[in-house]
Amino acid sequence: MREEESNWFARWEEELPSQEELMPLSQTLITRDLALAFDIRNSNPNHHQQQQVPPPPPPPPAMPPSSAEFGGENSAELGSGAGSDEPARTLKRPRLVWTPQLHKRFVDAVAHLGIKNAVPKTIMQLMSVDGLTRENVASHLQKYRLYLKRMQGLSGGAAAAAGGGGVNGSGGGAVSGGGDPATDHLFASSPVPAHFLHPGRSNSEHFLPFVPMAAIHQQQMAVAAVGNHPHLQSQYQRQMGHFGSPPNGQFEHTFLARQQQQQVHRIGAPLHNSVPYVEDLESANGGGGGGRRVLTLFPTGDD
DNA sequence: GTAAAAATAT
DNA sequence: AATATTTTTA
Repeated sequence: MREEESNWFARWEEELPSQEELMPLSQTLITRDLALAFDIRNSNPNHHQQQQVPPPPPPPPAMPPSSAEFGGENSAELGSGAGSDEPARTLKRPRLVWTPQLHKRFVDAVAHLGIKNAVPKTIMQLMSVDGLTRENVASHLQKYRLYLKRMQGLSGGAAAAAGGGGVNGSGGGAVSGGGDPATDHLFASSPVPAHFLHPGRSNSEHFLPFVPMAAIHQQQMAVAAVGNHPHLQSQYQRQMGHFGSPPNGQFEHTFLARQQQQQVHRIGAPLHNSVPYVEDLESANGGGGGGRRVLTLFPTGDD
């Protein structure tokens, strides 16, 4: 008997799970669905700056080598398990806000792709904005098309907003209230390439044979919603706990840090108190310099 | 309270 | 992928 005990004791140590075998429980234990369903949120009564907010939930980059499974899975059978066992990855990402810069990039991408190839997926790739999803682009594209459509309709009279520049905050002639579609501030903030409005005009194909996907190298733009809007902030604080800047200065967007096809770019942006988005775009036309045309976003040299 | 924007569903 | 619908935000 004693031998057995000795054996057991010896094995006890051996059977301890190694580091790699330990399940990464550092993530939230409550799935998004559950959290939403039960209305669980991060109680944040004091919305000062950043309290003792613990470390941000580290995104699961990849499961450790050994996928050692413990006796029981997670509560696999919860009735309507929905078959989702990827909580952290499925975290709801914050509402994307299309800033003029972001939109500009969008327009440029579409312009370079041509209407034909301008599909969400391609656009997204070309934009190569980290954190941007295809859905985001699709939705935006939808609205943008609507916008273009309406512009065409009004092109007979006074819809000069597109090419010219009614980019001024309020100059143009956009009269809100009158039902003027040109009031789409966002869209109006970025000049619309001519051929957008007149499909098939003049010439058939557009000149842009190439620009496949080789052009998509890597940009420096990262999407980040949550500007200085108080509402948003509070809202997102509930959703993701916090958005604060870490002490080290290393910012980690758990939701943005998704590894896209391209490498992930850590935006070392301070993201202090009210930096809406961190990016390093070009001049980002301040609002109608009059008529910019070329786009400078691609790695043509020094973007 | 409404309109606009984004997300989501079809 | 496109569009219709719903939800969320300003």
